[in-house]
Amino acid sequence: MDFQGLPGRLLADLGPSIAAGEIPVGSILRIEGLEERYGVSRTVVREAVRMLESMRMVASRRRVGITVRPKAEWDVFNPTVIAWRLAGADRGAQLRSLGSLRVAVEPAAAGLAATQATDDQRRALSALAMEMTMTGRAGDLAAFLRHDADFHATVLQASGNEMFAHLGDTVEAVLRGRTEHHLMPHHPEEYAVQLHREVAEAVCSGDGERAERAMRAIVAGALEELEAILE
Amino acid sequence: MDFQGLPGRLLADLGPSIAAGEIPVGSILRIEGLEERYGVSRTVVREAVRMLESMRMVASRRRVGITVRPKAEWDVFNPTVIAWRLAGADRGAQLRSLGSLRVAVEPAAAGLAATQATDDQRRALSALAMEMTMTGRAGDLAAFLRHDADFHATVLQASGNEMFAHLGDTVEAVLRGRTEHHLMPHHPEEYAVQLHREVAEAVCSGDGERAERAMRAIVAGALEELEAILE
DNA sequence: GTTTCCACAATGGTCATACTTATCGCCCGC
DNA sequence: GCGGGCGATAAGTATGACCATTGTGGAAAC
Repeated sequence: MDFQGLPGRLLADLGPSIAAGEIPVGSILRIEGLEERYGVSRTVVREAVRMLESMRMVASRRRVGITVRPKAEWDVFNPTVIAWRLAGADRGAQLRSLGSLRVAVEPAAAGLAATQATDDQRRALSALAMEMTMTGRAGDLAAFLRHDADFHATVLQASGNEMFAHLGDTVEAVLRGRTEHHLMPHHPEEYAVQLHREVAEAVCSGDGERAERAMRAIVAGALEELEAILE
Repeated sequence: MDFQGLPGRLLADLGPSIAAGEIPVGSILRIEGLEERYGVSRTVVREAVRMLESMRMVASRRRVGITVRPKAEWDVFNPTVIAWRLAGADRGAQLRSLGSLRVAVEPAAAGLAATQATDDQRRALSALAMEMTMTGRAGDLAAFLRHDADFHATVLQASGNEMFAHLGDTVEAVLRGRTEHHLMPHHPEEYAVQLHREVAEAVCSGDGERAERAMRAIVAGALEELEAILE
């Protein structure tokens, strides 16, 4: 997932720093400064900066330097940027945004999946819902997380929409964040798990509306919980 | 919007070529080849490749070269990638994906806007809906497009969700594509315009459900039209 | 005192070249 | 037939020079 080489190392340090606000919006970096700070050549610095530029986090101008662009202009759908923000200071804001996005997208994806999913995908959903039931009861949070993430990723994939499918990794990051930061009840709520089973059933039987409704209940519930936790 | 400098020029040629499939998935480019093909130095080629890499369109490996990654891995939410795809061979697929995305996101955004919009935004929406009515009747497609795009961008902005807000430019690209490629009736449908007015009214009066419903009718209608045109 | 304009200097942008490093695939020996 | 090592290959990094652009400050004109 991360980028490799020396530019990748720069990026792995600069990106999170900018995302966390340690290097504030509007501040100006200079190539020479970065060369010295990281002990690398101009080439390497420039390539790292180019990548930040293509994420629209910085802009480079002659006779000025490299300026950090306003947050509103960042490529906020870029998985790397999302990961950086989730790890940093505005994790809360990022989770909220993603929560709303899920409420909008996942029900639609579930509805589409009911008509578009392959047989394999339908089987996978049923199996994953079952696994979630069992690992949830057992309190095995790690396994539960894995199945939960797989479930949502499969639904998104099964929607047949390439853009929806791409949100799978992002949703996984959200769920993982929730588990890792102990924003989750020790035993996943039975009600939520039941809704997952309902989505699986509805998709299997081709009932788009029911799948959509059940999925909406899931993600709306998750968003509510999140708001409660973030005070 | 475009990137500047020589790497930007490479990108403006390579990106669309890859997006259009002229440089097919799995093919291998070599730095030296690109140097000669474009008559630029290694530095420039590498920076362009880095940017393509951060869009996940290519992967660079020692002793192998630069390979074009499968479409499914591309950063499909990147505005630049979207623009390239809209300009190229799979414009249809891209429009379809974006259509579904709009159906999912814009109603939710409209619903949020009803409670989150600032007074200025509410005023702007009313004004834009009026403008659309007038320019639509007059058959001034250019002005209509501008107001239509502004309207949707404003709703997305007013939702208060940064991720929704970012889709404004993309939606504009979709609408522009529809107009430019003559995928649009000469006089915009009065019914659609009326729905825009209804969204504006609902947002102004804080009626989230009505705003959501009206917006859903708009984008669902647009998706239907699109499907009809794409046969 | 204010405005206009120009030259200068600072900074990113590009180039050419040399060297380093990882790794794919072939060949040799078992 | 199989496994390990070695060499060729292509990307990765460093360096130093030069080019191009542009913000700024100071001089000159008003």
